[in-house]
Amino acid sequence: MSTREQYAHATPSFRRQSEHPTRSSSSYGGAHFRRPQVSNSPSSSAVVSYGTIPGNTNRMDSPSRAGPASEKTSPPLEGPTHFGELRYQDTAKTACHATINGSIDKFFIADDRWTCYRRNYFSCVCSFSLGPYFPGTPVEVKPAGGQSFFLVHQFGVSISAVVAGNEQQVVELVQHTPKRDKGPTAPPSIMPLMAKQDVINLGYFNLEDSSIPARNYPDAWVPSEAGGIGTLTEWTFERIQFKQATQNNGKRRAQQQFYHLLVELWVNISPSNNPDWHKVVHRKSAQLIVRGRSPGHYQTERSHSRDGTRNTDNQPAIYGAPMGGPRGYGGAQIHSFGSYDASHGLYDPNQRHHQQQQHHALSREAMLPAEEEKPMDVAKHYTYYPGAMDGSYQSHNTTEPWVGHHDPESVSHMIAGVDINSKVKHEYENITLPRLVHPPSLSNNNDQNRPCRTFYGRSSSNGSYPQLLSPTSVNMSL
DNA sequence: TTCGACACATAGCG
DNA sequence: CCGCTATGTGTCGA
Repeated sequence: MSTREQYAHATPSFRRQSEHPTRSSSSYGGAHFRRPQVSNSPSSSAVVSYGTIPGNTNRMDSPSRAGPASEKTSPPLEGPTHFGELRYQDTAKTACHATINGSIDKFFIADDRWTCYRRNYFSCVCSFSLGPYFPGTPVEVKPAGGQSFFLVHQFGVSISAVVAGNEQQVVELVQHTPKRDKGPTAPPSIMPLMAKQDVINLGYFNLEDSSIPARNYPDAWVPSEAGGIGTLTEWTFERIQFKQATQNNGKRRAQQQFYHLLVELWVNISPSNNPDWHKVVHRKSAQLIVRGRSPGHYQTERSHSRDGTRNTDNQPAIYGAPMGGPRGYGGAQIHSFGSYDASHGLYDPNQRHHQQQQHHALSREAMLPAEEEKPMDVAKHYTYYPGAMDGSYQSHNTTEPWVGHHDPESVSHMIAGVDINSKVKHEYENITLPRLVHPPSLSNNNDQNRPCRTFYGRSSSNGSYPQLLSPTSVNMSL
């Protein structure tokens, strides 16, 4: 068989997503300019989207084709690891518990392990919720090890990856635009988000802004049009790829390396335009294998599967255990509160998701944590501006976004200003970057440092941008 | 052996 | 049928 076929076997076949009517292309079609509906939805939409909306089916994918929706195929996430302490700023100083939810698309199970190809895109839908739900009540945080509390000005989510068993070792992730090589790339950055359901926060949020970003990548990557991010309650980091494959992908079982994807919740405690993000929660995915491309691998794999081990493709295995079962992963530690490392960026969702067919089968067992599945109801957003917020926020508008995090530590990431170098150009040349913001970094180059970009760099206008605020939102329950 | 870059192939859409 | 977009994948060369 041709290679392709081989691949097929080895890989899940993702057919084009398109198969799915809904998600289809439309979402992206215009890519840069349009706003699709979706995925990262503003709260309201978000809500809908989840369950209902056609637009995004992220996880739901495929009703049509591939499998029943029920089968989801997403590597499960471990329970949340908290860093620091959150509490409401009410008289009782009520403790506030935050959790993050995430669903990772495009991984399939091979040999009982969640696997994906380094060259293929994967996406991760993130959302978080706070409990109890005290809408409008400001939240404050005490960094781990710290003694005082700081007002939380906004929440944000991001994703990162680490080596299993050595969680201090970060695995770089890169995000592309639909232009792929022709466009800029950057590491996933912290995306400001409002809490779902239980939520809270400080709320500011504007209703009007429901604008949703049309893309999953930083506005700066785009010519001016932009949309803003509004009051989103969930965000999909799309077109993400691991920069490196795990060692020994599948070949010898001897030392197979695994990665863990981390879904992180951050809080910004800076009232200024210079965000000061601290990670408060993260959830580690099950062990992941990222296959490289060497032909050998594929072959090995295949044979492998046939041989004794399992089939690569679809098998349902037992993955019942979500997390990885047998092998342990190390414990992750990550610094608690430090500044973070990620940069922020944005991306939007919509897109296509494909379904991997094969996986379905397994999914049942392996599936994810339940979190995601449920629909939520929608709520509306309110606009609210509690006084609490200091004025720091801008509510919306135009302004720009602040920049990414610039923390000292984050420095590394901060490449922010970077530009899009090389590749980016073409279409992106015109992009106007917002002034304040750093331009996204796109590094095609590499990034060894992650840039910090900010969220939207939008250029102007259009409004949107609520980013800043954390609103309250409401929605669903998960 | 793995990866970047380039190029081709395929799907859905118009 | 043609062309475009987005993305999977083949391939070469480093």
